[in-house]
Amino acid sequence: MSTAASTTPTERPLRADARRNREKIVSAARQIVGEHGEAAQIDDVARLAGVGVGTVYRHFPNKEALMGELVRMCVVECTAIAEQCASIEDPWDAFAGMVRSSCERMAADAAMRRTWQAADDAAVAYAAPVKAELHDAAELLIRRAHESGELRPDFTVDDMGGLMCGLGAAIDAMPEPDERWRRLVEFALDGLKPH
Amino acid sequence: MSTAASTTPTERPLRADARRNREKIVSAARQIVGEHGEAAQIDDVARLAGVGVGTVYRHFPNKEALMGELVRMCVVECTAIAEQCASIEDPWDAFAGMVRSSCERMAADAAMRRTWQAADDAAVAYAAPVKAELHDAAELLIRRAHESGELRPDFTVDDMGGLMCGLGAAIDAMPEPDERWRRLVEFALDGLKPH
DNA sequence: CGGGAAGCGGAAAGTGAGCTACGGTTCCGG
DNA sequence: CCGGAACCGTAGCTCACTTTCCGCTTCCCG
Repeated sequence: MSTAASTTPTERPLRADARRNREKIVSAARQIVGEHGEAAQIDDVARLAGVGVGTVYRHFPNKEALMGELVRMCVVECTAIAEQCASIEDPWDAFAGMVRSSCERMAADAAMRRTWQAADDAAVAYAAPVKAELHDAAELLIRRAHESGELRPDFTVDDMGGLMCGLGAAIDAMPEPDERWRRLVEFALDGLKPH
Repeated sequence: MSTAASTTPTERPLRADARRNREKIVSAARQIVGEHGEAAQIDDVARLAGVGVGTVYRHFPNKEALMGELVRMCVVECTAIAEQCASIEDPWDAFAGMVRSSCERMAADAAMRRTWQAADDAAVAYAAPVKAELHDAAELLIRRAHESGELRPDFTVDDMGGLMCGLGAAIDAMPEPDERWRRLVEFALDGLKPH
């Protein structure tokens, strides 16, 4: 039994080339989803990644799982932004910085805003654990801004999801080359200051 | 030739039962799209309308055309809201009333906010003529609010699309039974007042 | 360096939704 | 009241996309 238990069934090292392919697949998926949104096809992802379709399905049991991984990556990036902004001294600048940087990221990377729309419930559930971290990181910034009196008290962490979804949709709805969306973000931030 | 020209090829009266069926189809489509968004199926629409699939395709050449009709109806409703708010005396109340009423409509009717996402470019193009009317109606309210100095001057008609898209997405992202979305709308309106 | 397993590729099966063909039915003009 | 045409419902075709299957290749370890 002890010898049989030496292999860890929950986690295995993953071969070198397999690891490389996995990264290529995820990277390609990001680009394809950014271009085609929900209509993204596994076939296109495989072609862009330079691998066969079977390889995609070796790494992800189905399309849903691949989407879930993309969602997870987006959440991780957002968390990184939030934690990075935590080092800003002024509480309001820290909060506003998180919102601005996140929007900047969404505007620059179509996958960032389209992934949420393309993901179904199962994919979102897959990212639940990392989502908790994002929640905590955002809550910290919001509490600091509340305490300094620069953020209206009736705005809570639970409103962040709606806010960012709304800003993402607004950015998506505006002609890309123009950067008129920046103004809308500032309008929203002004609305979040104490009335 | 004169006898052949007596029939108007561009427009025909439409039989009584056909008219009734067409209305049932559109009504059913609204509900199905509201429930399933982009994943709405013609089959379900036909079943809910109590007609066969063939009947749906008699009235609309393809799914795209049906979606286009839904988009058109949404735009017409929005225009009606805007024109209705034009009778409000106070310029700011008129503008804010348009935004609030539109959001109210989106919150109450899932089809109202999901239709935009489900519609592709062709469907949107189909609704272009009525969209111009909405543009004009919104522009009137915005100009009045600008002139009275109650709406920030750097907010223009071209920002309305992004604003409403954003608010729609935000409403969609929030748990339905709760009416927390109303607060977000007020935040946005506060942000649109002169800084 | 060689045995063996993990990984890869692409053809093909499976699946489901959009769309069409056609025989029966319902409605309007005379 | 009736002839003809517009209309309706069903059944199944088509086609695109996901998923699987299996022989071949590449990598790791002793």
